[in-house]
Amino acid sequence: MSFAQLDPLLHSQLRLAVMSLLIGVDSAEFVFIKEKTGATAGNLSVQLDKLSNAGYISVTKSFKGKKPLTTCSITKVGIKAFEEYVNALKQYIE
Amino acid sequence: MSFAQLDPLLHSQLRLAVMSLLIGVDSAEFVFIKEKTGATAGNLSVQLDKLSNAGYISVTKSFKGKKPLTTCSITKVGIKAFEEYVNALKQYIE
DNA sequence: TAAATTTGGTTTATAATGTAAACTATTTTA
DNA sequence: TAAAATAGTTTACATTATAAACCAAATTTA
Repeated sequence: MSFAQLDPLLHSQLRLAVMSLLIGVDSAEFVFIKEKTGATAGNLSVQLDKLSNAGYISVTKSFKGKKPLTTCSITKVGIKAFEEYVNALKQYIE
Repeated sequence: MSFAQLDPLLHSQLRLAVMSLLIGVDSAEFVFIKEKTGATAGNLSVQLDKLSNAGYISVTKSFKGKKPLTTCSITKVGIKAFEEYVNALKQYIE
């Protein structure tokens, strides 16, 4: 095959946006990611789960005062996957 | 929204590979595209239809000797869509 | 020359994916 | 205290992707 496989987990607009966001910061809260990506809470929740299950991000649930607080950060595995995805993608768009 | 929309028609591995191929040539035959992309004939047939219905490519059916011959080429609309997609994508990966 | 295989596809059924709507639980505000 | 807001999760549905089954003609093989 002349075209490299594009990691299907990253080849999704919302999940890619999340990874793109997280790669630039130490960590980010659910609400912040939601606002930056424009996603609905439900959709974001599902996609964060998928990234988390793949080990691409880590998700920590705690409380800010008495409200739930979900904090996400990219993992080493996630950084590697993102970089590989970008390299593969360049083959398609350059 | 801070992330631009990614044209869903182009944000698909196979359709993107097809467009990537076609943008570099005058035209290409079904079998050639199939081999270059590694797609199955059925999947390719469906995806070419979608690109064609969107006006991103033109598909010509003729005969090579007595065998059917499907030839594809990218349209101006397709080139523009591809370029816009690439620009939007860069926001995610740079 | 009849049967099997290949070529070049299309159609269709199913699996996978994405997404919004509905829901839960708590908290704040009027 | 009733209504609305916050912070999410669950679930049902719509869309998409894909492979398998199919078709018609041509070619090869026995």
